[in-house]
Amino acid sequence: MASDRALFPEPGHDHGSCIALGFEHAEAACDGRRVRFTPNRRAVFEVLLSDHKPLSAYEIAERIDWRGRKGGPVQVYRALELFETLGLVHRIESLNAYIACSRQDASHGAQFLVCKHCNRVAETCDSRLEKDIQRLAGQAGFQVHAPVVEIKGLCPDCAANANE
Amino acid sequence: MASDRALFPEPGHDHGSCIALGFEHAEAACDGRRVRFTPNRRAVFEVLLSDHKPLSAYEIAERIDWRGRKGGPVQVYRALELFETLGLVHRIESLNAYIACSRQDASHGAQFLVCKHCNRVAETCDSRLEKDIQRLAGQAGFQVHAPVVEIKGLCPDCAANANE
DNA sequence: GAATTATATGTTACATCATTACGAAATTTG
DNA sequence: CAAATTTCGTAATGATGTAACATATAATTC
Repeated sequence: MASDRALFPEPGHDHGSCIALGFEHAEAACDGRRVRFTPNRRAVFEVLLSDHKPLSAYEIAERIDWRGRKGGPVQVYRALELFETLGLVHRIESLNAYIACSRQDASHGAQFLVCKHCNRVAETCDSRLEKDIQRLAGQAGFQVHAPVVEIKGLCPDCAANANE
Repeated sequence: MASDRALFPEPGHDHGSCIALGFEHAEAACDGRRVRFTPNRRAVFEVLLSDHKPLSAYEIAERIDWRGRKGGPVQVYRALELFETLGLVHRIESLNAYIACSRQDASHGAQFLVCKHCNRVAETCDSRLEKDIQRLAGQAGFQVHAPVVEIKGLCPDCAANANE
């Protein structure tokens, strides 16, 4: 069974291109929807892109240079809410935290592998699992709107270290 | 495909026996583990059993008769933490709320169908879905500790009403 | 049964996460 | 430009969750 460790980005990966692609994608998603990619929103998205770890709204607020303005959670939550509707940001329910979407395609389901040790999160899009959820719900006569799948455990690196 | 609507308890079901069985199970689970089913804990569990809807810790605290004592979230969180380790209560991450486990068997995985309209929650234990999660994680070299699966949507009753 | 240990509680204060309200500013539309 | 829409700034508050510490109760050991 081949191991797809690339889901968790390597320490030495080209993060500059992650950021560049992220912005490109975000600007494109905002265009044509009466939605502006304003400085506030850019600031929030930039902080999220700076790392592959989920951040709380307050952490994001702290890392932003507000340039004299007060600037706080309200602004951040407003931007996050927009980004979630655009599919650019995901909320990790079990962490009360937010992470930039790592996929370029349009609206999609997602599952998250959440490392309890290093706190990194990998995003997947597994159609078999999604079908299984539909089957399970269907058996109960339940109409699925939004599945939340957050798998907590140890990422490959931390699992290896734990065994030492 | 047969619809197993019993996952969401009927309005007219014998809730008295839900409560009786719940207490019996909880007391049994506490025995033999240096754990006492104290009045505080009983009060918390009683409130949870009184309904099939998830409740926040503060809602639970409000519904308890503290008999003169101050009594607040601290006591409730302490009881909830214990019950979670015993598998008697589940936390619904996407609601910041807690619900009594609806199964009698020992420690187990669980998935939740969360109705966005009536707020009821059904608990399932689907081995195919659990295997899917193991497969997905295995592909990434990820070691699963605790999968969080909370499927948000409409329960059979609310879905039917929505179509009217 | 007295002393010791482990378990459970009461209380206060605080930390973290999220939203409401409302007026002002900037941008787009006609 | 005027009107409508979108975005922002600011303050206040609500909701959720923990830390710390002294006290009390129950179980165990001697």
